[in-house]
Amino acid sequence: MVQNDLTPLSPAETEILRLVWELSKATVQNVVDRLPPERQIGYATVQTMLRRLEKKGYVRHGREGKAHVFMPAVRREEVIGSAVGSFVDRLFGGDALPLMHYLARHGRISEGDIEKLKQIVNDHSDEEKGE
Amino acid sequence: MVQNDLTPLSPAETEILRLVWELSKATVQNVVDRLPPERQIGYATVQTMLRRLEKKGYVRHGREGKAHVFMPAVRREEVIGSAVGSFVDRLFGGDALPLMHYLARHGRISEGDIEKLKQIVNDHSDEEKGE
DNA sequence: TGACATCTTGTACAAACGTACGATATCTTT
DNA sequence: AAAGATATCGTACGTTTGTACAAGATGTCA
Repeated sequence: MVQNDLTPLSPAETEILRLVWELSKATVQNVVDRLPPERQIGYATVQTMLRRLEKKGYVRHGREGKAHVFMPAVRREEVIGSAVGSFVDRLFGGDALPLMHYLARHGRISEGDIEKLKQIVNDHSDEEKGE
Repeated sequence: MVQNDLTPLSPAETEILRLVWELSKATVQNVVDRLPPERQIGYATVQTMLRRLEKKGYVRHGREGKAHVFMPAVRREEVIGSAVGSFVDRLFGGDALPLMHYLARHGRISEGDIEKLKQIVNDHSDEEKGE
């Protein structure tokens, strides 16, 4: 079992970390540029988020010219796991099915997607090793 | 469009609100009793959460004897909608599919569930009326 | 080799959060 | 009607969060 004692992410930090994953490597400016236009948030704020993410251990940085280049320091799946886990706990008491229902019911998921998901589940039903 | 200007829920508030939904009607003590045993949180804290939930408009209360009886003041689906929405936005940039993938991949969802979901999607493909 | 544009660093700060104590009010039971 | 149990109410308080300015460092271009 991989010991995982990361300080929890705040919503805004999560948002920024997602962009770092998306970019693989990113300067503050890079992140700012990838923010959706309606998301009004200043350069300095993104910078603070990245600093805090680093302090919490989610990213690390190298230098490139005068700018810091941030990159992920944790596996995405891992963070998603705990984020989804606590989200489901709080809102659904740990039962993920209502969440699936909600997603399915609100047109965000197509029939084809469901088909894909079914396959995933089938595949994983085979190798039921302990986690 | 139903105007929906509720102050966002904090994680802890969400947790408590879920229990109120679960119980339909609940005193502070009721909520405390339904908390998972490992969730170490005092009576007074739950009380504060309920007070704040009421101030934010998520619950209202009547009286029963000396105790307040809290009950939901918003539809569950509605709150779930916005909670899931912003969660998916932050962690997945608005794309819900990776979330479904994660849920499916981690054994939280059975094959039978997927079957049910498929039906839900099929049913709702028919009546695409505006909400 | 300066001026200009970028970046980082240090620091700030109000609001929200999570948690809870002390005092007072209200039932209940004898 | 007094004592005990149980609630609410007011208030508090350290921490985290979201947001960002000002000052200093560093790279770039004329």
